[in-house]
Amino acid sequence: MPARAVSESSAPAGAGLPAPPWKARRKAPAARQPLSAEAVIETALRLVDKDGLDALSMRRVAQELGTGPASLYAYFANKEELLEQLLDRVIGEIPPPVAPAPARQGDWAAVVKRSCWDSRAVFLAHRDLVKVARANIPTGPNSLRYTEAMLAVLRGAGIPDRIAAWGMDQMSLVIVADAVESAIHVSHGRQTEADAEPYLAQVREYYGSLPADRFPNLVAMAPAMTEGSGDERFAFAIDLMVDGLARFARPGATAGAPVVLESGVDGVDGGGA
Amino acid sequence: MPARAVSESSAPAGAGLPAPPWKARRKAPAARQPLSAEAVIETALRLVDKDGLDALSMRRVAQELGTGPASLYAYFANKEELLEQLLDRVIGEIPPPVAPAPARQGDWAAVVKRSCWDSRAVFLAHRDLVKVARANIPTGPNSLRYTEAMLAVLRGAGIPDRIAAWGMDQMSLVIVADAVESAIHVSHGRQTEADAEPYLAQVREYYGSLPADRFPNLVAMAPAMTEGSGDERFAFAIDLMVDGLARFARPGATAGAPVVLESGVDGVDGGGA
DNA sequence: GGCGTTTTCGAACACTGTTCGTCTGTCACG
DNA sequence: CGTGACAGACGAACAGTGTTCGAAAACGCC
Repeated sequence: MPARAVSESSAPAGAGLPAPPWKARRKAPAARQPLSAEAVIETALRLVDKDGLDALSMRRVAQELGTGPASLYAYFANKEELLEQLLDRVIGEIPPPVAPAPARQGDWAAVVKRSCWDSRAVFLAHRDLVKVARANIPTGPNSLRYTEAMLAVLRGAGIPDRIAAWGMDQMSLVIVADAVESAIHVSHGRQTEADAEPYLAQVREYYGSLPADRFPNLVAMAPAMTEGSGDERFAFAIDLMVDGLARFARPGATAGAPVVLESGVDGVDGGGA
Repeated sequence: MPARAVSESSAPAGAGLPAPPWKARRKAPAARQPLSAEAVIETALRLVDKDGLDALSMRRVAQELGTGPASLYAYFANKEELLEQLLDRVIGEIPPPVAPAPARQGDWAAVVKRSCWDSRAVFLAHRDLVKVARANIPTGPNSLRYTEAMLAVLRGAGIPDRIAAWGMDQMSLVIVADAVESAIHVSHGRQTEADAEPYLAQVREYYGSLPADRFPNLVAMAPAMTEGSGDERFAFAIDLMVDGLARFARPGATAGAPVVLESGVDGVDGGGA
């Protein structure tokens, strides 16, 4: 039975060592480093960043490592597990937020927002990989570390546990969705915002050309629909989210700050502003 | 060159006709209806709902229709286009929101929330399909119809165009993400909330068993992290979103209701409560 | 040196989306 | 009524995929 390295996300022990050359292998003389989960992950990540997620196949990774696809299954049960660990490896690049000192606890929202921007930066650096970030409850070591840090900030701000948990979910959802959208643009050949402009202009023109009697709002809003840079839209989403969460913070809540939500499928009447 | 039916989403002309039996085909005597984009979509949707999105292959659809995979490419350029039209077909099941009468314009938030719940219900009925709903700008006829209706409500409430556009994006993002999460649960064999409980208990136990010195908040919040039914979490997310948007509505805004956002990568200081 | 265990991986399986070129049923035209 | 043209249907094949099996190699140990 293979090893199935658990990989406590610490530095790999003997990762960069060259293969001992005095006893050359018979069949595969190239003989990279003897293969390890870390080496596979690093190679796979390089491929994803270079050629995109769709171009990542077990064969391709194996070939890059100078071996066959079957070898990878000693370290990963299947492709999905490889992708999961790949994602966690990337999450490890995000600097966890540090809770503000008790004296300046009012700054927590700024800390949270900054961390969202930090996450965004890392995800955009590995755009395509983020497509695998489904709504799974994260359990990788790096995800845990980040979640712990973020929860510390939210709880420190006096946000009830349940709200903090759900709020974290929502924030990561927004961050991931933003990165995925960007990845889609890139995979359509629109690398920068300038590259995307012709496409957006096309969409704008299409909206504007719709029959005005059936689509009066879309026609009127054609410019607004495609307006705003990625940064602006992200800022809007994050502010909406975090400012909303702020209503639940204990010390300086604006109004009644309801902790238990009342609105359900039916009772949506009393919810609004 | 094939037809590439544009399919203005109206009822198909001669869809359900049986093949004329007096001149039986030589090779394929079964001879279903002569094939049409609608028939393909309907068949594909049935397969997705029955066996999941991953089980949907062009071969499988073709086989179900009694033909070969090549035949489908007369109606759809590729699988992606089929999936897009499939998604639009499902979006067509969502009842578009109706803007409240001018006299009761304060009810707009309730209308929006109810429409979110309606969308959720439809997406949950076709759980797996929703996985294809990437952050694309929707251009299918049914998507357009729904978007138009929702924009009408938001604009009627006095929400600025730009905010309305971005807000719609965020809402559909939340709705889709919720459905995708549910789909993932189902694809792991956890159909109902009762089925998911053992899994959640496992996650809860795992969080609780982490080293308390390095993960104090996760350990303490182990129950909170897995708490709440799907309905509750969805209600939280939607309320957070819509109530946040309500701050931008012109007539009865709570506070200063800033229309232009100020917070960016750096200037996040003044944002919070 | 020889043996048993662990790790590696070539070859194959059962699929996938997509294309090519042939076949065929239908229909307008002479 | 015969015939040619043509649009649509589709069998077969291509190049790829994730994954498995079992044989081969490498290693540690007596």
